[in-house]
Amino acid sequence: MSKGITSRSEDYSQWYNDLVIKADLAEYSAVRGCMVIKPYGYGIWERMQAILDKRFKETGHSNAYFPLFIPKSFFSKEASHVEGFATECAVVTHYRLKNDGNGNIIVDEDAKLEEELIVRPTSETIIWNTYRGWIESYRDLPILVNQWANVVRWEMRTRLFLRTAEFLWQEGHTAHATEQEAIEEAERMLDVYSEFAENILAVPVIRGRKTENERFAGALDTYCIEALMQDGKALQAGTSHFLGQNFAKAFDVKFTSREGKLEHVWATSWGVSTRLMGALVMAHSDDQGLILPPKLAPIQVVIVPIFRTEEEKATIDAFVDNLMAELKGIGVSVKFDDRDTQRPGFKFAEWELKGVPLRVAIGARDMQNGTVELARRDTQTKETVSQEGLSAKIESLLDEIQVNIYQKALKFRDSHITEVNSYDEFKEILETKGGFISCHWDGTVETEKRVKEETKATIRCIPLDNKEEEGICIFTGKPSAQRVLFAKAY
RNA sequence: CGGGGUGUAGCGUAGCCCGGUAUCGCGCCACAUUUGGGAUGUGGAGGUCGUAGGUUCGAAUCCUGCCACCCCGACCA
Repeated sequence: MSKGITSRSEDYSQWYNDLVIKADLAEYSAVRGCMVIKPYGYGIWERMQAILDKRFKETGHSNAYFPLFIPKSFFSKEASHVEGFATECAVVTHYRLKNDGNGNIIVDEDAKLEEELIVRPTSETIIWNTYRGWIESYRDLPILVNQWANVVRWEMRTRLFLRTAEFLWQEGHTAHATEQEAIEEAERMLDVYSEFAENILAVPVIRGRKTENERFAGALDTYCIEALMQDGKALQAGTSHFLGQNFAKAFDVKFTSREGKLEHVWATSWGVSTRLMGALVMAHSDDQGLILPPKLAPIQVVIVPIFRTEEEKATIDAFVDNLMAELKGIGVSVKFDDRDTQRPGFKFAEWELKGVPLRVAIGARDMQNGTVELARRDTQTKETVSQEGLSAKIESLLDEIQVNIYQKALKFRDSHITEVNSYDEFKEILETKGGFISCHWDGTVETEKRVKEETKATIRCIPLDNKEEEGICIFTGKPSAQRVLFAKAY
């Protein structure tokens, strides 16, 4: 591993890339557009999975698994859905290889599939085809199912975690008897996501609604959480869709209601992906590496011993054994880095790069004085503290760090929401400051598209807590009932 | 799929114009001294120069085809 990473201010993309690779999160693979998530990175993803999965269970959902392959015909059943995904699908056409006689393995043309299979870009179609057989009566509803899976979207340009050809995610797919219930479900899951982003990832998010133009293919309404990265670009961190009866109609999913009438069911779908890893990196990290919020960090505390002799090491070991037992007892995850293959300075730098929130360094000098050195990753500050009451001190410091990381990100985000009232001002802010731009918009797809063409900024969302405010569209001058948030986005 | 660029050790590179089997740094291995912020010294290992062909006594270097990757666009969780 080479020393240091590119500075954030020099080239943000390069900085991000360097960091993801050097912090041991992921790397590019032999397969174009696909990445390898390395054990350390996967450990962080597993923490996200565990916490989210618990929330899903608490809100009444169960996990299930549906096939990777989707018959092509399923796609044509929902018109806007196929339109949204058609241009980025991997397609399986054959089921056998053969030797061509010259030692080359080739596709056996005789083994052509009668109907091509699509590698799922999302699972609405295969799931709704399955739900048809599960639902007959209002007594079968609601169906609240989540799937942890991989999906494939054949993107032209990829970036580690933010956009890869294959990615890991969860997708929830629910079926309800009434429109109201489905809308409530979509909103509930948005709450789950925003609570997770803010309280666990320490990433402040804006909860909002997508415009028609940015809506999910096949949805009537798309809710989203939008986060702001340190370079002033927005990142969609999660979505929750109210699908109406579109998929129920396309896949003929009907139920007999309490009143004895045959009706189509109401649907939602919602998901977050490994993109959250990208959000985490870009929201908090600095030029020394990753900064992980304690509630998410797989390792919350790392202990680095400093010693010259075996006797010194033995004394430190005895103390650390004790400390680790205490910390584990209060639910703090801790690692004792007693490798004799690396020197302390190297370990300090390495764990900082990996974002471990708190470091305890302990040497012979400390053992004499009854102290340890505590170093915070978020503020890069060190203090020498007494060994007395150390675990309680660590516990409260971890809480403090969690809050501090969130507050820092929140302050940055809030100072990067700019209200503008003219198109000139809009372009000016977009180029110089970045971030979210709050302004009036006439509500038409056409205006949104033209602004995008001219500035690359899109409407990230219409915030759910928007206040009503009369105004005029900055682009067309037509009347507007509320402000929306524009930004350049990942 | 359009426009530009690059392929030399695990990574980053020099050499190419002007042909003679490859430079340097990081990393890796061994030993010694070290260990409170990314150690130092000495020694060592590691290469079909993207690939196929051509020119030549001789090709990383010149010529041709092919392949791969990167950047910019269009597309996107």
